[in-house]
Order: sequence, then C-alpha cells, then structure tokens
Amino acid sequence: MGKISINKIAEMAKVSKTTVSFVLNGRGDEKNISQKTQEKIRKIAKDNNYKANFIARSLSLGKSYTIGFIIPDISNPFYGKIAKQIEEIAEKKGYSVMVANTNEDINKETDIIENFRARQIDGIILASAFKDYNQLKDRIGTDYPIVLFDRFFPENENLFIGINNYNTAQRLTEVLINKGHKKISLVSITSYLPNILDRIKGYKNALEKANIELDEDIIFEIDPSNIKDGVKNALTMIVTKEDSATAVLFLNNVMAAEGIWTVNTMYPKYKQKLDFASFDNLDLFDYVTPKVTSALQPSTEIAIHAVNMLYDKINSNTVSKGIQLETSIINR
Amino acid sequence: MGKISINKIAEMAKVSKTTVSFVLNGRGDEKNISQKTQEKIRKIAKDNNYKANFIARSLSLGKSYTIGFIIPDISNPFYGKIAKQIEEIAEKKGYSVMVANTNEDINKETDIIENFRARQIDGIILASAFKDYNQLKDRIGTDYPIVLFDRFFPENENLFIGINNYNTAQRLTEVLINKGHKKISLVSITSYLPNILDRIKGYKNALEKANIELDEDIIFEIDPSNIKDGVKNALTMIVTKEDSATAVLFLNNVMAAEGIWTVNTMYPKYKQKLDFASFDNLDLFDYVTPKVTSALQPSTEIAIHAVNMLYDKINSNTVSKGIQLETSIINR
DNA sequence: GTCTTTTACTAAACCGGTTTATTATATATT
DNA sequence: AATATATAATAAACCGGTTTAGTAAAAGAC
Repeated sequence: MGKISINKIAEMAKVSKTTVSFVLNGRGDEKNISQKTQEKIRKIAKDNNYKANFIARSLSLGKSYTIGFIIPDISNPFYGKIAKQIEEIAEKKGYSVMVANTNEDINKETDIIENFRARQIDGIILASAFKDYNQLKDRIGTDYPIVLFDRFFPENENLFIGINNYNTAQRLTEVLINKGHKKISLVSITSYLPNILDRIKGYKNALEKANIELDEDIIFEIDPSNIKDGVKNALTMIVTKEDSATAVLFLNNVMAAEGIWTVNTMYPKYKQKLDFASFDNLDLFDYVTPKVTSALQPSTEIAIHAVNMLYDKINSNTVSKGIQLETSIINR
Repeated sequence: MGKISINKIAEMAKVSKTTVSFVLNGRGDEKNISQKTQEKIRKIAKDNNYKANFIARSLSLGKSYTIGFIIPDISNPFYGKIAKQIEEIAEKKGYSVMVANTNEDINKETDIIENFRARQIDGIILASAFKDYNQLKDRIGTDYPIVLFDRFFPENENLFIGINNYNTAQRLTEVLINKGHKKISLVSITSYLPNILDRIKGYKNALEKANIELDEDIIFEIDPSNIKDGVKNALTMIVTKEDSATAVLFLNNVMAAEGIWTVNTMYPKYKQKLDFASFDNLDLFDYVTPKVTSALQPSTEIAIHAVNMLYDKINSNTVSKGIQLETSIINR
C-alpha cells in the first residue's frame, strides 16, 4: 500500500518509466504517446491508487513546493489568522506550508531558516526578530526567497508586506485627541524593532500636530519579558499622580489586555475615566471597559500579498515592490 | 551557495562520497575512517557551509522527518496553542511540522491527508471532521500513522489524545447546580460528532444526579453555520419566557462568546441574573459579565502526548493506548 | 523506390543522499 | 612464511521521480 511506484506501473504496463512519467504528468499527447497506451497507464495508476512520491519529484525538480511561515508565536491569534489565510492561498497554488515559532529568539530564527533551507523549502514568509536587515542578511545570505511581514526593515523596504505603523499610531493618537484628551500616555515595549520605533514616531507626531506638549513622564517603555509588571507599574503611575494621563495608547494588544486587567482588578474606579487605544484587535475589546479603540490589520490582504510576492520571487526571481497597507480603526 | 553537495565535497577531498557520508553522519570511527581524512572532510564541509539536502536524504531513507498537523482552523487560539507546543516538541525530536486547515470539510480533510501522504509525511496529528472512524478509515486506510485529538471516535479509542468530554460537561453542570441553579439551559450545536454527544450526555447525567428534571424547552441545538442567530434565538427564548433558565451551559467557546455579546447588547438587564459555563477557555472570560465558568484544556499535556504517541507509532509501530485527560474548571 | 517526416517509445543520466558488499593494504598471530 | 585480522576506503545499487537525446517503424512526399 502506498508503495506503488512509477517503476512498478511501467513494469505492469510493459512500457518504460519515461512513458509513464509523461502520461501521468499530462504530457502524453505532446510526447506522442498513443491513446491506447495512455489509457492503459492511467487505468493501472488509478486501479493501484498511485500517488507520485513528492520527495522524489522534489529532488529531481529541485523544488519542494513548500513555503515556510516563520513567526514569533503561532498561538497569538494575529499570527494564527494570517497563517490560515496563507495556507489557503498557498494551497491553491500547489504549495504546502511549514510553520515554526521563533519565540523572538534570533538564534532560533536562524536555525529554523537553515533547517528550512536544508529541507529545500522554496521560500519563507517571515516576521523577523532581527534588529535590522543587515544582521539577518549576514546570517542567512541574500539568495533565498524571503518575504518579510509584520516587522519592517528600513534598509530593505522591498521585502516587506504589512501595515503603515507610523500612520496607524498617528491615527490612533488622533482618535484619542478628538475625544478631548490632552494628556495621552504611551505604553510601549523597550525595543529596537523598526516597527515599534515607527509607532512611537507616529504618536509623537500626532501630539505635535495638535500642539500638545510631549510629557516624558507618561511615556513608558516596558521590558518585553515582563509585560505584566511593566503595565501594572505604568498604570499605577498614571492613576496615582495628580493631573496625569486620561488616555493611554498601547503599542500592542498584549499590553492593552494587561492594561484592561490592571484597571479592572486594581483600579476599578478608573474604568470610566480612562480611554484606551491599541494596535491590533482582540475579540475581548468588544466587551470591556475602559473602551479600547483599536487598529485592525487587514490580514487577508497581507496574506494574499505575502504569498504572491513570495511566489513571484520563487518563480521568476523578480524584485517585488514592498507594500504598506493602511489599518482600519475600530472606534469604541 | 547552498549548492554544495556530498559529491563536490568528495571531489575536493579526493575521497569517495561514501566516505564523506560516513564522516558527516558521525560514523567515521565506526567505519574506520582515519582521523586525518575525517578532519579533512569536516573542514571542507564547514568551510563551504555544507548542509545536507534533506529531500535527498528523505528519499533515500524513506522518511521525511515531518509530521502533519491537520485541524479545522489554525486561527482558533485553542488550536493555535496546541500547534505551538506540538511544533516545539516535534522540533526537539528532529521533526518539522506541516499545518493545514480543513474548515470542517471532510473532502478537504481527505485531500490534505492524501497530499501529506504523497509528500511522505511520516504521520499526522488530526482533529477530524469525520463522523466516525470507519468513514475516515474507508477513505485513508489504516496503514498511515495517525493520532487523533480533540475529536473522539468511540470505535477506536486508542488513536485518541484529548479530554474527557463527558466528565467535563458533568462537572461544569455541577458547578452551576452548586451555585443554586435549578433550571440550566444547554446550548449545543447540531452535530453528530461523538465529543459533542458525550458533552450532552454529561450534562444530562449531572441533572439526573441532582434530581433536576430535564426540560427540553431549554435545550437548544443550533446550526453550526449560523451560530450568531442560533445563540440569539436561544437567549431570547430564555429571557422572554416566564420562569425560564437562570444559567446556561455552552458546549464551546464560540457560542459562549456569542451569548455574552447577546446579553450585553440586547438584554443588559440580565447581565447579573444569568450564570454561564462553557467548554474551553477564552481570555475574554476574565473580563465579562455574565460570569463564565470554563473548562480549560491541558494543551501542553495534549501536545506532549500527541507527539509522543505519533513518534512511537512512526518509529516502532506500537499500538498506543488512548488518553483522556481531565480539564481544569475555572470557576468565575 | 528512396528520402523525409512523423509517430511511438525508450535508455540512460541526473537529483543528492544512504548502505551493502567488496577490495587493497598493513599489521598481528602462530 | 603463511594466515588471520584490522584498517582504510570505495564501487555500485538504490530511493522514485524528470528529462534529454536517441531509435525504430510507419506514413508522407516527390
């Protein structure tokens, strides 16, 4: 079972394996194989439930028809949603998807890429933990088809598909300003990642445009390895200090969720007094106070573009153009 | 780059590819290759950044060192969490993970399994949409290593790793009973899936044990393709009918989330009057009213068992024992 | 009736590894 | 000195496909 090969079919049909290969790949007519022979071969293949060995074909063709999807954490619904779409689109093009998690560890990321490459995976879609493109390039070279998403590298815009972080941060901040807030706190993670830096710039620019003076006391950069305490401390500062922020912009949904938790459990009196805004959406934002205005990423479009860009790179080695999509602000 | 093969190394080292293969697989001493030759080969391999072609190795060994993970929907955080753990554990054993979504479509499920098999994927971990094991068996045979999770088949318990659905439903119902509720509604999906049927049985048994008479009027089976309206109708019945249910058991988290939404937006007066219980956990359950008592699946353990069971099947063709783990009830 | 073209099909190389069986030389044993 | 054993390495088959170059026979052209 499952052991039927092209050789065995050739033997049964009393033809060469070349002929079998031609026929089963739909090149029978082109190769002038008689209808009689073609039918005979197809019948035997069908009767024996023949399925070509993909590994053998891959070795021969030098392609695995597999793409890699490498992200910090597949259990994060944001990545999960994109993973699903990518799988769906890739499948239509005859590609399967291999998934791996880096946990934001650049060494693990490097290992995964090397492993995927050794597996002859044709190209990867990557949310990289690397600080900049040059570091990544030093480790993995430049001759492997890659599309970057979620994490942006200014040094190489053309590999990127994702959102415009700067604009999104600006728009989220403006929503809070338009609600009448004058003191808007920023809760960020300490990070060198360009997408985070862009978000911070967008926040600052929105304040400047509205002539609101920047108050460094309500800008918090918290340790990504201890988000819980970082957010708790930030909110404690806000609620205890006289005349402090009345709104908070969180640079990702994990911190926003922590913020909601903290206010609800530690400072319930402030539930109605604070307005929140956050990057990325979470289902729970629909249910909670403080109200959270969020920026929803167009995950379907990101997935479509990502697969198409990678496909083009794999199959025609074109230099794609990077894409920055706008987010939808969900005003709550 | 990346094009260096065992043949080229053999050429450079002026030895046969056999020797190179032995040395690079750590069998140099065993095969009596002199230290001098071994070092020479290793140096050339390292200098040229040689990475064995996994595809070629797979073809030769008849193993791909890849496992398939097939689920209804990777964007569902429940599956995402398990996917992450599975990937982590599999990686430690030298396996990569290929992911595919069935969208609960048994034809797509069959196609994916056949595709994975043609790709020589060594075995699969599957949350099947099939009604029973025999149907699945008819389509894909019985000679492919499979571990089932999430969906239980009474006909073949030994393929399964997951939770005890019957017990969990019973315990969730008992929590509601212990809170003083006498009229407990059940919101289920219309389904032939054994795990759903088990949950219903558990609910009924808990009522019986507590001498609460079954009231078919507050048992709702809703169409899985239109959960939103189904839940809305169920809750409307409950709140409009005199003397109706004061608590609701939802058989999955999607329906529970809809229930919360409905109460909050349509019947806010009932927010404090109803108690909810639900299978599986969601982050948002921490934040909302009505309070939702939920049954958290031990996803880490499920993942560990799933990979180990599959690994054993692949490598020793053992008949594993099925496992039903208990859930943790989060009482809110 | 010979030359050309078309039809129908195949041998063999190749992809890049693994593995078995074999050989040649050096060393040890008696 | 003859034989047994250990050392060091290799040729070649194999995994299951794809593809190039080539052949033999039949049909068509003149």
